[in-house]
Amino acid sequence: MDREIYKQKATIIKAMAHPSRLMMIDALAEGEKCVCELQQLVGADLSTVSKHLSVMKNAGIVTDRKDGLKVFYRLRVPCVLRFFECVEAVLRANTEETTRAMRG
Amino acid sequence: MDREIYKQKATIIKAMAHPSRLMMIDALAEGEKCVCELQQLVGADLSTVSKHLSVMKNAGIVTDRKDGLKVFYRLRVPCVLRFFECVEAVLRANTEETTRAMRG
DNA sequence: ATACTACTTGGTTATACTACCAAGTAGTAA
DNA sequence: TTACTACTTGGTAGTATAACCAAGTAGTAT
Repeated sequence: MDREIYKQKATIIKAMAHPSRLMMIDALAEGEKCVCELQQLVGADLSTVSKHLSVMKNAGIVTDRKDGLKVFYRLRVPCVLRFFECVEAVLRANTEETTRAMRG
Repeated sequence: MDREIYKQKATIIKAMAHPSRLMMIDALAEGEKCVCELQQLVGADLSTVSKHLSVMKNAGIVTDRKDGLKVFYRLRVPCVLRFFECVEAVLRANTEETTRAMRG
């Protein structure tokens, strides 16, 4: 029961745990973007980008909307961004520690 | 450059993206715990738990401290917990959507 | 119908992750 | 020293991810 919820949470977090996907989430913070724009951004094959997006969609992080030929993706739950503040805090702590270690 | 930072962030997020690791982080929110307590909690082999902890340690999420025979782990950056509020928001949104879909 | 654009899906291969067992290290205690 | 506890590390096998190419779908336009 409890275990199942942790599994679901892990799925959501795992769906963000990739450099290209983080890049896309950051970009989507500005507003919806089509797959073609996101592809430009991350610079991978269109099929790769599409698969990344479908992982995030299945996890519930993004939703999509078709408009003519294009498919626009947007963040489904805006707080996803606050998420990153903390990751940055960890990153800062890591950097500080490395700096301290280098000073001796 | 930018790409490198996204990679580092992904490493941190990936270090959390596992049910057992989320469980342990939740437990560590109460305060430091030894590996043996965390093993009890997740119910996996001790070596498995130890490896999970070392992944989180390398990512900068937890730190450890040895006291006698025991090794105590604790959260390094407390905001990691606020992280979860958002994951729960996504989870709630997912559940609501499923409920809506089932109603028709 | 034909062709073009914007995506998605299938297939394959390479790489990474995870779990366990077994073996090793470190601290405690007789 | 021997033995015990609490971990960590090495090895291995099974599973999951991720990248690309190729092929398919859907909407637009002629």
